[in-house]
Amino acid sequence: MKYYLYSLFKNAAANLEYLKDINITFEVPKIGSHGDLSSNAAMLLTKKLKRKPREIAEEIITKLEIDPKIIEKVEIAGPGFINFFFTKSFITEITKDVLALTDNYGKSNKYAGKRANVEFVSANPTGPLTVGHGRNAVFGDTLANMLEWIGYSVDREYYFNNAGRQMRVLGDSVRLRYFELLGQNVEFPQDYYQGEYIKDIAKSLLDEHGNKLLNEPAEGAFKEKAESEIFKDIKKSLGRLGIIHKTFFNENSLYEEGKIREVLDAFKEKNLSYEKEGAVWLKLTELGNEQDKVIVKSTGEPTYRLPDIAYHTNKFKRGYDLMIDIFGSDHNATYPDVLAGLKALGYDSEKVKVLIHQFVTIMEGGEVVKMSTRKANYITLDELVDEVGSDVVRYFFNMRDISTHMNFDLAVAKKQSDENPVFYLQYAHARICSVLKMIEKEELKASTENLDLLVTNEEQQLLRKIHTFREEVLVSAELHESHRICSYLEELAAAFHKFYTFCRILGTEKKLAEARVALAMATKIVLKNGLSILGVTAPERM
RNA sequence: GCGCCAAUAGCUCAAUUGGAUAGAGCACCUGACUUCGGAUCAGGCGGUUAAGAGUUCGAGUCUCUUUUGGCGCACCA
Repeated sequence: MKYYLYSLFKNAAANLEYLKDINITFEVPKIGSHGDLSSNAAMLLTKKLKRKPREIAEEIITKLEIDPKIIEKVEIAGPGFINFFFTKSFITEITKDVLALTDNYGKSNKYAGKRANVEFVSANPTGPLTVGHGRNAVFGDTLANMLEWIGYSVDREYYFNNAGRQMRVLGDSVRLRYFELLGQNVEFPQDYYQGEYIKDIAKSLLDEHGNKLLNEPAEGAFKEKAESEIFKDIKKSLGRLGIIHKTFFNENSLYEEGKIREVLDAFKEKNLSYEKEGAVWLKLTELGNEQDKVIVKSTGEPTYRLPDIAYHTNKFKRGYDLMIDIFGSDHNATYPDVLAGLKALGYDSEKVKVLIHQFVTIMEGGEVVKMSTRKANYITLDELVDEVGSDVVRYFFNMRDISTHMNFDLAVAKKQSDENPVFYLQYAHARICSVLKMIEKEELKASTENLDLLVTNEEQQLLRKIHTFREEVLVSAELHESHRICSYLEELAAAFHKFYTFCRILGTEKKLAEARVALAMATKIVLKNGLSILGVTAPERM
């Protein structure tokens, strides 16, 4: 629908110069009586032209070459909106497109040929993934799906660090548990990793090596075993949600390949770093940030900023047009430094988008559960998937804008599972499948011969919803907001259920019945496609 | 103290990014098929969009102040 209007206005702009000065947009009005699409162009021009908006709207309309087969009515309303009413036959035509394109209906090629990298999860291998990681994981994967739907070629990436203090503590935690298993009396420090999984790792080391590891340093076999076991579990947890990363990028490789050194030299060369008190500082104040920050400690170890910058230069060199980083809100203070550093090195930091999601507050029985991997008082992503299943987890985390703080009451999530909107959508899909089976028995088929018969309010509303799917996917992907897909699908399912209640298929005249079958099939396709973007299944039976 | 994010119906959240009468679900109250799945549908109740000021044709949305909450504020990552 929009594409038609865009071309109309483009042609009109040849006669009306001022139309070229503004960004023409069309919106679906909230109220049905305001038409199918609406433009506020006249109001935007009021100031510039110093004329009344309704008068301008009047003039614009006279210049539009409207095809009466497509547009039934154009009117000026309110302060100066131009409302367009499409003909019913134009609305019903979409059914043909959907049935022809099936799994591809909703895809667009606006970004075809572009490459994107989505970095998400990126938890260091110190323990199982928590519910908090779940939001990051699900959102990242869904965003990657959405980008693919608008034409991007997308790589999913996981960045991790297996060096440093936290990994030493991890290795030593395993070592101490190993000693315990050998019957030694050890004191287990409070700030070590308390989780049961540490004991499991120690146990498997004992099974493999007996007591031969008594003199092994914490950073040797203990750390290595811990890392490999934990990573195995992390990949398994992600796999249960259908998430597979193409690349696991090890921070350490940046050191081994001298990339850290390169970045450091580049800063020095551009005179953007200086030494003070034995450390190397980056002149962030000259780059517009609040204060200078240390990039190499006086001990000679870099801070996180340096590898992060080096990591992103690596991404740039791999030729991505869009690089997305997904972080929890605890990282909110770090990325401006990294972006400023990249910009200073001559990279187009606009290509890097940092998306910060707010934390998930876990409630259990009305009480807030504090989360810490170290203290082991967290709820794992696996436990959550065990309780409610992958579909609900994926839908739940996608349902809401990532910038909102989210309350996740475990008791409610478990108990209320059949009140979750995901079942509403899946039910609509299963219902259609069931109807289609019935149709076969009655020797009816889908037909697009007589779509003009679909004139009731319920049919038209459903068709309109189907019309906007492609646009909705495009906008959601561009805004990086997966919750819009959820809202869309809930509205689509509602429109279908309403259609289903008011427009019967069996027992109606054959031509109309077959047109309705076609509409039901089209709805099924859109539902399934939308759910697949979210990574949620579309079952034929429930 | 400083920075980032937020505050919308009793609860959980939307609102086409500045548009027309702020919408859904849950909860509560009424109703609806003797053939396609009632996990559904129709209707009702419920709002000073935290408070105050400003910007303009027009503000939940932008700006400022205040209040409340989350997350940060290391030569940790």
